[in-house]
Amino acid sequence: MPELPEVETVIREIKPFLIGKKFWKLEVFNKNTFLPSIKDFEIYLPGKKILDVYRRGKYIIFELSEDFVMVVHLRMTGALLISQIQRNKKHFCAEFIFSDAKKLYFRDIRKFGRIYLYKKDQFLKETGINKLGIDPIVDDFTLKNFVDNFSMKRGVLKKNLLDQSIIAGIGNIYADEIAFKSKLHPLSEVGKLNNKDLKNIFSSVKEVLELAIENNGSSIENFVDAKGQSGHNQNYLQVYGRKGEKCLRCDFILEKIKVMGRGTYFCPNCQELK
DNA sequence: AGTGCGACCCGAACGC
DNA sequence: TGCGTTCGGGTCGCAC
Repeated sequence: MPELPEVETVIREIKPFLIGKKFWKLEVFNKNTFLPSIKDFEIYLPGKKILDVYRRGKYIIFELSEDFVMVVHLRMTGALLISQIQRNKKHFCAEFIFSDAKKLYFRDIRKFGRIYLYKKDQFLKETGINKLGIDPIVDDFTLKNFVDNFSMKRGVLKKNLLDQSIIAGIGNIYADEIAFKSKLHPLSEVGKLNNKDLKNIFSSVKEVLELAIENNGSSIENFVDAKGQSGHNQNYLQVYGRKGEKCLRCDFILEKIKVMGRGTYFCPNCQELK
């Protein structure tokens, strides 16, 4: 599922393809994908030029001409595809056609993904981007920033790692990886963490996400990049999906529990419960 | 304000 | 083999 590294991977590929392109037509196969409504896209999108493409948390932001902004959130199974002509159009929700006849496809197996179109002064509020916390890659993510914010929180570690209003971009897979790397049990109470723990979490967030970006993301649950290719980071995951297998750090058998309704993988031996 | 859960959605995995 | 059931993910919105 696309988390920060997967979204970053997609952007790195679509950006050079898309900058300067002008929207011409839009073919829609799933109306629910579009907010506030499909009509807004029909009225405002044609003729708009793509000036910039960037990311905040898991959101992909297209800055358009005439102060419009289009935002894409891939949620679970969304994919933006730019490779040639797509023959198999199963699960396709939309097809953006540009003035040079090139196309951008949006495919989404579970149809959770959303595409928004708003004026520049509205999009932050309407998409929820204004509620996002610090982005560990594009923002000034310093130890002090992190500790000031994170140490004040209540509840268990994993819940707070998943909270997009604290750190933006971490999802279920990387939350487990970050807890493992920090040698902390995902159910550890944030209030009981000491300075060393916080420092470990801070550097783990950075290292886990940066490694995943280097590897073009993790291809679990259908993730493919904009050219339809898989990432490699699934081969580097330490705990996620490894229930019953040996811990790579201490040889103990890894376990799976539920935290906040999410499958959660951890080592009961070398991840300390605080 | 904070927490928790259902809704959205459908393929895969599982159970009988 | 074949059918029905459960699961899983991110985020919003709604109860408490």
